[in-house]
This record gives sequence, structure tokens and C-alpha cells, in this order.
Amino acid sequence: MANLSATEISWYYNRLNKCCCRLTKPRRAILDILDDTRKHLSAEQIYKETLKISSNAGLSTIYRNLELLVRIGLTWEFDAGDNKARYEIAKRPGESHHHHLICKKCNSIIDYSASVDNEKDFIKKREKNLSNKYNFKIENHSIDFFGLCYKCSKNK
Amino acid sequence: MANLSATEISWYYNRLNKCCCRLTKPRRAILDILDDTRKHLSAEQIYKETLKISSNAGLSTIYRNLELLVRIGLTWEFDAGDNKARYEIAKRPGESHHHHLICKKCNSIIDYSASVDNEKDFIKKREKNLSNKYNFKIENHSIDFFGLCYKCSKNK
DNA sequence: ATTAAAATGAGAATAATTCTCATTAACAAA
DNA sequence: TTTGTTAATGAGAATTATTCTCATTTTAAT
Repeated sequence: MANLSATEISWYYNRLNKCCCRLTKPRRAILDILDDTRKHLSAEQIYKETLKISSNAGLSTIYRNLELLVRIGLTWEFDAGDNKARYEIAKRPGESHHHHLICKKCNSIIDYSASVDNEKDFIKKREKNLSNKYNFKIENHSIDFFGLCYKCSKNK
Repeated sequence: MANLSATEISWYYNRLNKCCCRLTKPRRAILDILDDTRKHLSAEQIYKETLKISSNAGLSTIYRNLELLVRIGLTWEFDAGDNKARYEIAKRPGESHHHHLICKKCNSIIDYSASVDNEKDFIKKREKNLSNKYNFKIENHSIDFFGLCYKCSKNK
């Protein structure tokens, strides 16, 4: 707990400030938690984590803030196929964007870096081409591969 | 209504049969509806469509069957970011797999064919490489680009 | 036609998310 | 540092999407 450095905190402060939003205690707690984990937590799970830390944020506050953080691009939301939103921090310093391998059976998620095999270049080119063709302003993307993880493909 | 040809019906019949499942009236209705539209319908919307056709399937039956059809690969499910599942027919004869451009503001969805710009080749290679690296049996994938459609980017 | 298994419909139950509103905290400016 | 304005919070009620239950009905192989 209290993982965020002073630098990170002021960075988040400024990002929020730009939108007339404040870096409140619950927001700091959420960012703290997401920054600290490699997991893809649901709102409920994040809520439980905040209870462990001192910060007692209400569940509705968690939801409200996740929505905000996603909207301004500080966190990233996706659905691993079980009808509940998962959240992860948008970018870590020095770490490149990643995509997912999602197990249909146990819902486990593997992150893989998007920087290998020219994937980044490919996507960039694709985005440009699609933007032009469809007059669509692309802001971000998600690439998910679904299937069976090693464990689940072994167990029948 | 009654869009499915005799050939298509027997194709679906066989696919279901392989899993000891029957081609019932509600199932035929769902496939009929999904086959007929370019839209990405929610369960509720599909339910309403079945009411328009003679077929009066219950909502729970719709959900049950969508789950089945997704599981055996006849339809495809995804989330356009509004926390409700959308469904589309998995493959149309002679049409290649497609991906999505999703507007964050109005939730509209544009399909684009995955067959241009070597996208298909790229994905295939990527799948092979990821399968090996992570010991993960990939069955399918989704690629979604999020942003603003033309209309929404114009309206501020 | 008969029959066993699979599927259905209606609605209750659950789970995830959003809303309401009175109270509190953040922070810019004095 | 105190203050005033405005944003944000917490608690729980309300809503929405989805799943479950179970008695009844269909399906399709025999």
C-alpha cells in the first residue's frame, strides 16, 4: 500500500486537474491498487482491496471513479467473457501496451506484450488506414485471443 | 422472416446434432434473426425480434440458447462497452471474419473485413507464435478499435 | 404412435451496475 | 491558515442484465 511515488501522484494529480477533477482519497486508493497488481480486477475486487488498505471507499464510489478513470484514459476496462468489467492500469512507465489471452474455461488471463513481432507497427498502420476509410477517430484498441490455457486443455 | 434456406437449416441441424442438441423453434428463430441482420443485437433485442415473428420464445430461452450457440461457435458474443452482451452470427457463407470500430459516445458499431491489408495473415502468424510461447490453445479472437465515429467527432 | 431425453416458458432469484441525496472533502484564493 | 465553492463521497435503494427453478411441452429416434 502507498505504492505510488510522489512523482506518480503529481502526474495523476495533473491529469485529473485538467478535467477539473480532484485527486481524492478513493481515487488514489484505486490507482494505488491497480498500479500494484498484475491482475485484472473487477470493481468488487478493487472494493475489497480498498477495505484492506485504510481507505474505506463505498462500492458506488469505486464504480463512479472507475468510470471516470476509464473515460480520461488512466485505466483500461475490458470483459473477459464473464459479464463483469475488469480493470487494469492503462500504462506503466517503461512498459508497452499489452494484449490478452483469455481462457474460456477458467477465465484466467495472460498478458502478452504487443511490442513483439511488429504487432505495434501493424496496428498503427491499420489504425491509420481504418481512420481514413471510415472517418473514424481511433483512440485505442483491444486485441483478445480466446481459447484454453495449458491447465484447462490438459484437464480434458 | 424465415430467411434461412433449406441448406442452411440442415447445416445448422447437423452442427447442433453433433452436440446432441436439437434445432428447436426458438433456436431457429434466433439464427434466423441473426442471419438477417447486420446489427449487433443484445439478448433483449433478439427477444423482441422473436416476438415480431410468430415465435414466442421466453427471454430465458433466448439467453440459454445464445449461450449454447456461442459455446458451439455458431454465434459470436462481444461487449461494445455498455455492459451488455451483443451477438452476431459467426460466419456468413462467402464472407470473411470481421472486426469492429466502436464509438465510445453513441455505441455504434462499424464492421470491417479482416481480409484486407494482410490482417488475416498477420493474425494467423501471431496466433501460432502465441500458442507456442504460452502453451495456449487459441480458438478465436476479437479485435476492436474504440474511438469516435464521424457524427460524434463532429458534434464536439 | 411411443417414449426418453432435451428444451421450453414464466417468473423468481441473483449479480452487476447506476442512481439519489444529504453530508463531507478538496483546493484555489484571500 | 482559514474560507467558500464546488466536486466528491457513502449508504443504500433502484435498476438492469443474466441465471436459475421447475412443472410442462417438444423433439426425434425407435
